[in-house]
Amino acid sequence: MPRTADRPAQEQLLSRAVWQVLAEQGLDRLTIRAVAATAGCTTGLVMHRFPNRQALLLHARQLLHERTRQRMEAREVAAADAHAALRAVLAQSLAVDSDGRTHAVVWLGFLAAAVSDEELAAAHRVHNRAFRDRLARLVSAAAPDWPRARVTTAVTALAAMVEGAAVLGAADPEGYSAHAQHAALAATLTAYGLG
Amino acid sequence: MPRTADRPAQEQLLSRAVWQVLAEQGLDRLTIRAVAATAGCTTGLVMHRFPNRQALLLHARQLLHERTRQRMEAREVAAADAHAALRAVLAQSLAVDSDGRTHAVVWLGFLAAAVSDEELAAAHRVHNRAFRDRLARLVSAAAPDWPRARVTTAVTALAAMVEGAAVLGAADPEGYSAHAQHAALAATLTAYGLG
DNA sequence: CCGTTCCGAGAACAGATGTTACGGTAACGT
DNA sequence: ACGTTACCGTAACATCTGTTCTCGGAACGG
Repeated sequence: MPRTADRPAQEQLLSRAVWQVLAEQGLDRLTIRAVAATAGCTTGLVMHRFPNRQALLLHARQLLHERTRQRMEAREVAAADAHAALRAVLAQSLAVDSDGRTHAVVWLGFLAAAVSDEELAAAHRVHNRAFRDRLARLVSAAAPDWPRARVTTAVTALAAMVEGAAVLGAADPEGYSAHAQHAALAATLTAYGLG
Repeated sequence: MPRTADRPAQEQLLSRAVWQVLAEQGLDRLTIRAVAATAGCTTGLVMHRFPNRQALLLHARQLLHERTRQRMEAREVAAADAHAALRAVLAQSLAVDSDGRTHAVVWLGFLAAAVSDEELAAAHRVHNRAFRDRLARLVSAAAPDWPRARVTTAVTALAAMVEGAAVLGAADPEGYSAHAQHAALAATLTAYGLG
């Protein structure tokens, strides 16, 4: 056998580089060379780990999903009750701190790219469906007597609200301050009787 | 004098082409050549009308704002009362019909581009501020006894909701059907006591 | 009818990007 | 030791992009 490379370590190194480029330069600057430069290697290694740029993009999309899921689950577990869990999971999507803003910027980039990329669109649909399923479970737990239709509508509205606040906050941090985003979420939950 | 070209008509033609390319092919395919091909001319004309790509983008962004404003004003004037006007203006942002979906896709593209383009970001801020001012006026008319802070928070939440629903509907029309989007908006307005 | 003057097509160019091909090298089995 | 084989740095290649430049030509004033 030839020399054995530490594949997991390299993939993590490249994943981290992909994420860093995505956060600092945006999706359109996510080039093979930019990733290689950030990872401190050459394009040869990158093209050796990924067959083409599309695979690199899909990997980055998966990375976003994985990080988001971890953040959500940590918040959900740490919550005291169903209401707190719902609020915490929703607040995770907001662009209120540095990490959340980065998430929102990256998510926005992938969403815009999904318009002309069927694979990215499919990935978006899968992950967004999972997000809404999680919200539906939390809403049902917080309001056990709601009929299914009401839960579904509330989930759609709440998901749209936090994602909208996130992208608006990503593009205009001053116009959509952390306080304003939290207040909007709290007011909406209260209005729905979920506060 | 040499032959006189109809500059405004050409600028509108090119802006429309920018819009069409953005809606059909996405942000990353928005090139000078794609715009020229869609407009049925050569890159020479494009570069003759606009000093560079940036100016072309800004003009198209302005066109999007102008069209959105006209749609909103028409709906606001046609509404019977303050509640109907608020609902109509908000519903205009949704991606419920073909035109609305195109608007949402283009708006999403410009928003994503604004992340790494300060001029587009500034344009977004200006237009979004105007949108929120309009919403604040309508909410105040629909609920005259609300204090200013409550109006501001409701406007932030409502704006985030419809824009979020629009971009989610743009990327996943089946997951966010016209019915689902309208139901989410109606439920939110009802929850806020603005239905 | 002609010169002037702008218009716009289209080639040309430099830079960036995805992708492929080649070659050195280091580890592993024998 | 040594051949084999995967690993990966390097560079070349083709393509695409924004931008510049040139030149033919059409419209208008005289």
